[in-house]
Amino acid sequence: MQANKLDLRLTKGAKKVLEAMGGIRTLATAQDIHSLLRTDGDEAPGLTTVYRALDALVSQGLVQAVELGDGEKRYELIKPGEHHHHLICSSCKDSVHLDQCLIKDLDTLIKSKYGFQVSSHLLEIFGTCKKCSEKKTR
Amino acid sequence: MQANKLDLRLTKGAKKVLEAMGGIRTLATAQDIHSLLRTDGDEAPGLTTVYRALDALVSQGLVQAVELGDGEKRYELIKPGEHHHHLICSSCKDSVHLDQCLIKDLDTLIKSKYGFQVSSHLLEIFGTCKKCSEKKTR
DNA sequence: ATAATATTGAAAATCATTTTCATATTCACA
DNA sequence: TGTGAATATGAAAATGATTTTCAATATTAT
Ligand SMILES: [Mn+2]
Ligand SMILES: [Mn+2]
Ligand SMILES: [Zn+2]
Ligand SMILES: [Zn+2]
Repeated sequence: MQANKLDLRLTKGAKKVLEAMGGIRTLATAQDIHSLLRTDGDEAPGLTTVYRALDALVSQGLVQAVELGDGEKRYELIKPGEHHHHLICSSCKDSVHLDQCLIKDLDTLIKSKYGFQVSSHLLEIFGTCKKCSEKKTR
Repeated sequence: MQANKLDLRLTKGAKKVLEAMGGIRTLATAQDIHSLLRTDGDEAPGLTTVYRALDALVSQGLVQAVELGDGEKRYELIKPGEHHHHLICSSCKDSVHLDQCLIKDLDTLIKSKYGFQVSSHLLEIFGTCKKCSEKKTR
């Protein structure tokens, strides 16, 4: 049991959000998380606070925001400072969390070829997952 | 001068949108395109029609929608049926159009490793372009 | 022509996210 | 430990891109 050094700069609301996110492994919207908190217990933070908490958590590298191209951001807990991408099934909406970034090590190439200094990227892959493929075939 | 076989299924408004897009090489929002059309001449289609035209053009593979993660889609003309990705400068908002898809040929690997059938993907890279890097150094 | 079908666009609706602003909480430190 | 400054909270309103409605037009088929 070691003290969690990362809690230091976390607001009361952010801690609750973080805790709620610890309980799920799916990509959740701000509203999903808010509902979850409201359902769980009392003392649940308001939606505005959830949005603010998510911003803070993303800034601190504890959470990543995932863009799927519909107008709604998803969030998920990550290993601090890391990031990863997904295979997202258009049919069941479930997603496979990839273990490593598919375009890691590309930054150097891009820098030398275009003089462009990469700072971040957006990468998500859509299609049909194994289960859903089997269903259709059946 | 050969007849353009692709015009067949294009609405009057869609043709105007297509023409307007032919004149720009930047990523444009629906509203950008609408403004452009309004400025250019009369007979400009309304914003609703521009949205509908863009949908149609994307379906037909003449235009691609680009997601940057701010809540506003960009559109650009593409070589029919193809697609590409960008290096987007967070400073000047300008973008480098990459000549080839960085994750082409990955579909097969993903299919065999996860049983996931890829149908599309989202990939954009953010950072600082050459010009803007030089400005800051100067 | 005439009726059926598709296109258009102004206005209203949607809906995730942000902003406001007043209240409550936490903090610094005298 | 009190007290004022700084920060956090949340309800309500605002924002803004996109979508929906629906009535008027234009196009197409018979
Ligand atoms: Mn994930
Ligand atoms: Mn491009
Ligand atoms: Zn990555
Ligand atoms: Zn690609």
